[in-house]
Amino acid sequence: MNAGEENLLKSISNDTLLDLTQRYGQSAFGFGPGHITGSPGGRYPLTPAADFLSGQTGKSNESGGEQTSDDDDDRFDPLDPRKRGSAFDDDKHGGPLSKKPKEQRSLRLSINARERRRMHDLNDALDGLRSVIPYAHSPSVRKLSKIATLLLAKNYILMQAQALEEMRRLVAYLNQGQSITSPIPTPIAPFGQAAVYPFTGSALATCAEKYSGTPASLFKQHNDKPC
DNA sequence: TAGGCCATCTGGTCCT
DNA sequence: AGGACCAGATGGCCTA
Repeated sequence: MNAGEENLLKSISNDTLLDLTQRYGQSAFGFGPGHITGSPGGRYPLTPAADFLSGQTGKSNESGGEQTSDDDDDRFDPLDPRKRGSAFDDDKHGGPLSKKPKEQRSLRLSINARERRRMHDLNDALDGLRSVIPYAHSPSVRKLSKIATLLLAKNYILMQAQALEEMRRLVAYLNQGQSITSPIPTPIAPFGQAAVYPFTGSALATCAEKYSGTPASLFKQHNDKPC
């Protein structure tokens, strides 16, 4: 395990980490050498069905009022020989789909295309989320998996909320003109999440440095030890 | 080779 | 009726 993996593993709260490792194992965190973002093959290989649809039912794609109809084609790799779902195989080899009336088949393909666009939009949103999460975006680092992206985003939001609350309390404290050396009252955790906020005001000084948007600050948010 | 992750297809359900 | 959303199934790619 390299340093990057360790850092990311530290980012997950204990309960979340336990849950993740139980459900998905450590690979749920999306690390592994050699897996590079934007690796060959792309995320959206061209399926023969999609190819068919782009030529046959492009009109229905536009009818959805979404802006992604062109994007879909851009993502596809016509050279990718990968085959997709069983239904397509059935279709290709004269399966159930090909036995359906032409109208039904057309409708099914249209529905498939819509679903594909929907999932692409969802993935675009996830990419947007990844882009604002402070983790290593280096090409040599594997892209965060979907589940890891969501969990890190949750941690990041909680961390930011807590940092904001700490800052507010500090400002309020300073405005009162009290001595900085007197103990700062135990902060009330925002959003009723006291159990997941290990920080106290006394830890603010050391934590503040690490709230600079670096991955480490996010990674350690929910560790037992503050910062 | 097993397991993780992912894209796609599909049928069902709900909503407008 | 048509579209959005969802979950299950399936199969490919990649890594340990």
